[in-house]
This record gives sequence, structure tokens and C-alpha cells, in this order.
Amino acid sequence: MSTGTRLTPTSYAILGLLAVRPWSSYELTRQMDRGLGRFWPRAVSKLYEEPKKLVAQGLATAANPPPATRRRTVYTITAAGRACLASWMAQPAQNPVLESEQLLRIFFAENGTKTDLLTVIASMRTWAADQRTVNATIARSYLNNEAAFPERLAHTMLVGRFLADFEDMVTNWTEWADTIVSKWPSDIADAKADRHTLGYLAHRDHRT
Amino acid sequence: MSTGTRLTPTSYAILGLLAVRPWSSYELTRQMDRGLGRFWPRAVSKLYEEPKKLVAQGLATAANPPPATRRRTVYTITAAGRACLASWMAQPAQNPVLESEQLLRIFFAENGTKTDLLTVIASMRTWAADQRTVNATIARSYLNNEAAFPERLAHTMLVGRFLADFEDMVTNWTEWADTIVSKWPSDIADAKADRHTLGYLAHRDHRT
DNA sequence: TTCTTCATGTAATTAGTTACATGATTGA
DNA sequence: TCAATCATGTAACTAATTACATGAAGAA
Repeated sequence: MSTGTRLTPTSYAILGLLAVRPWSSYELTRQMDRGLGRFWPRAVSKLYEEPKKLVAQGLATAANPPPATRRRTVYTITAAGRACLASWMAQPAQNPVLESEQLLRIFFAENGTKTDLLTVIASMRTWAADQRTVNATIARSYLNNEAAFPERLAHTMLVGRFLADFEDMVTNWTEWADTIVSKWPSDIADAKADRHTLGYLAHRDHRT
Repeated sequence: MSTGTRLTPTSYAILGLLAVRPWSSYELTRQMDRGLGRFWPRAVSKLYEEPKKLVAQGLATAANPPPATRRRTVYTITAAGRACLASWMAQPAQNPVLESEQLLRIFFAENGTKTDLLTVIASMRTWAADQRTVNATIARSYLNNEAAFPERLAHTMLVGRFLADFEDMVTNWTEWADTIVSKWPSDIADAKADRHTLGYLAHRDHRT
């Protein structure tokens, strides 16, 4: 433990996966696609690099199991790794961070055309629809008892529901936004703000 | 234009602000607090550094207006900058990225206690409530005609509504999650997955 | 046999952050 | 006049990405 370099949330994300079972880096990338990447996205190369840090700190061990036909490293969590992870779980977490290039364009819509604006709204709708499919596919694999770690389902489902709710929210918002913007004049500089929505936003905190 | 280094979305975010009016870097940081930071968060130092890149590319100019009592640089967008921004508006945007250390902990909840889990859910609820207040304060300043750029309101409100919807979604989710988890046994390893929710997630894509 | 994709990794680069530094202004 | 905080910037660092490289397995 404590060989200088601090652990990042990404370190703990990998450590958490290793707590489930030992994985090779490639297998970690598969798990990324399957879930983690939707709320903690990282590049593939990170999944090859980060486990080495864990090994250096004694939180995991590396093994090169046969067949030796191909170089291959499988990482396994240590007791120290489990202890470290458990103590992390009790620590305060950073608030969610949303980054959206799409919202950026909408925020600066006056520099583009009405078509640009409708296009970016449509791209958000498409994204949400795609995510919905991915989510449902994963959920169905659990329903059919095909999924790998049913004992983790109770809490991973909380996350799945969060993502599903987010996607639904985006879908609903895109429909609303499309309706509003469609009514605007071609020159969106002349668009009038929807007073009803403004009132809703201004007094939302007074409601329960 | 085109002095090597490519523009990042962050460059365009700054350029978009400069398209509204000239700002000093410090003023840019205020605008960050006020809106942009909620969907494109960046450190303060970036707002001092990035405009220089824009100047180097001829997309903005820098001026040191009096009083000379204090060093101070105000950046102004150029015609080339406006053209560049307009062409960016028409280009495909990256999909939204969500990063949540809190969801990470929930996903790996089996390594912590039930209390840890309820705590992180509560922290999400608190965050959403705080954001709601911020959002409403901004909206009220528009309602009272105190806000700076009413001509931008029609489209910036689309973004405001998105953020509000997101916060509401998080609030609702935290209430649901808290109810579910509260019913679990102290040892959350024994928690049973909610079949009803699983069914909902699995078949959500069949619904409209 | 050759092509493609799978699987594994390293190296170079960069976008962004944290930490530091400093003079001006304001209020007690 | 002293402290606090406002306002401005630079420098050092690092987390993460993109690009590159390579051999194995499977398909055509």
C-alpha cells in the first residue's frame, strides 16, 4: 500500500471489477462495454495500464497463465485490495458530471441555423433510443438467467434503472424540444421564449 | 486560421461565449458558474489559457483596456471566429457523457455496507436539490428581466429545461432507490433483485 | 495462403487539473 | 492598516487519449 501515486476513481473502478473475479485486460474492456462504460467511460488503453498500478501498490497480483502461446496477463485482487476498496466505499463521492457537446450547440444556437438546431436535437433522440435498446438487452439476459453475476443483480439494477430513467428523460425532452423549435420562425433570432416553461423553471423549487 | 493545433469543443465553448460579447477571462469564469459549467465543466485556468489559442488562430483578438492600474485582457471574437463557429454548429456532435462516482459505488455496493449505499443515494438527492435551487434562481432572474441576454433566452431555456428535467429524474430515482434499499437486509449480499423493475427494464424498448 | 479480426500491449501526445504567485480592491 | 477576497495569470503535473505495433486465430 501507499507507494506514492494516489488511486483515482478509475483505479477503484478496476479494483471493483477485480473484486468480482479475476480478469485479463481484454476481458475488462468487454465489461466496460457491458455496463461500467455508461457511467465511467475510459479508453481501452487505460484498462491495460491501470491494473499495473494496482499491482505496484499490492492491491492486485498479475499472472501469466498457460497456454503460453500468447502473452496474456490475468489480474487478481489481493486481501489488501479488498480492504482498500471497502474503505473507499465509505468515502464521500463526487457529484455527477454531465458533458454534452450537444447541449453546448443548443446553448449557442444563435450562431447556427434552425436546421442545425433540429438536427442536434434529433441526434440526442437517436442516442437515447439506441441506449434504450442496449439497456433492455442487458436486462433481458438477466431475466433469462443468462447473465454472469446474478448475485450482484439487486444493486447493479439500481444503476440500470438510473440509466434507463436518464434515457427516458432525454427522449421526452427531445420530443418537447422538437415541438417547441419546430414552431419557431426560420430565423431563430426571432424566436420568442416560451413563458410557460420559464415560469415552470422559476418556481420549480417551491414545489415539493 | 489553421496554425496547426486543432480546436477542441472547449475552444468552441469559449468562442461561443465571445460571440455573445467580449469578455475578460475572469468574466468567463463567472459565466461558467452561471450556466456553461453545468454541461461543459472546466477548470478556471483553462479559461485563461484557451482564449490565447483562439487569438493565435486569428479567431479572437486580445486587448488591454485602461485603467492600466491592473493587467487585464479582454478578448473579442473576429469575423473569422464567427465563421468558424457557424461551421462548427453544423457539424455532428458527440453524444452525452455521464460520469458518476456515485453510480460507481452503487455498482460495486457489495464491497461496502448498507449504510454506505444509503449514504451515497442520499448524497445524490442532496445534489439534485441544490441544483434545482440554482436553476430556479437563474430562471427567476430572467422572469424579472434582470438577466443579461434576453435575446438568447428562447434557446438557452431549452438547455435549462434539460438540466431541470435531469435533476428531477435524479430526485425521483433517489426516492425510489432509497425505498428499495431500505427494505433490504442489513447484509446487502442477501438482497433480492426486484423482479418487477427487472421486467420493466427488459421490456422497455417494446413500449413506444 | 492471405485477409481480417481478435487480443495484447507500448509510446507519444494532449487536454485538463492542481498548485502556486501576486497585486488590487474592499471592508472592518 | 490589516485581513480578506477579488482578479489575474503561470507553471508543474497527470490522467487520459490517440496512434502505433504485433502476433494469434479464424475465415475465405
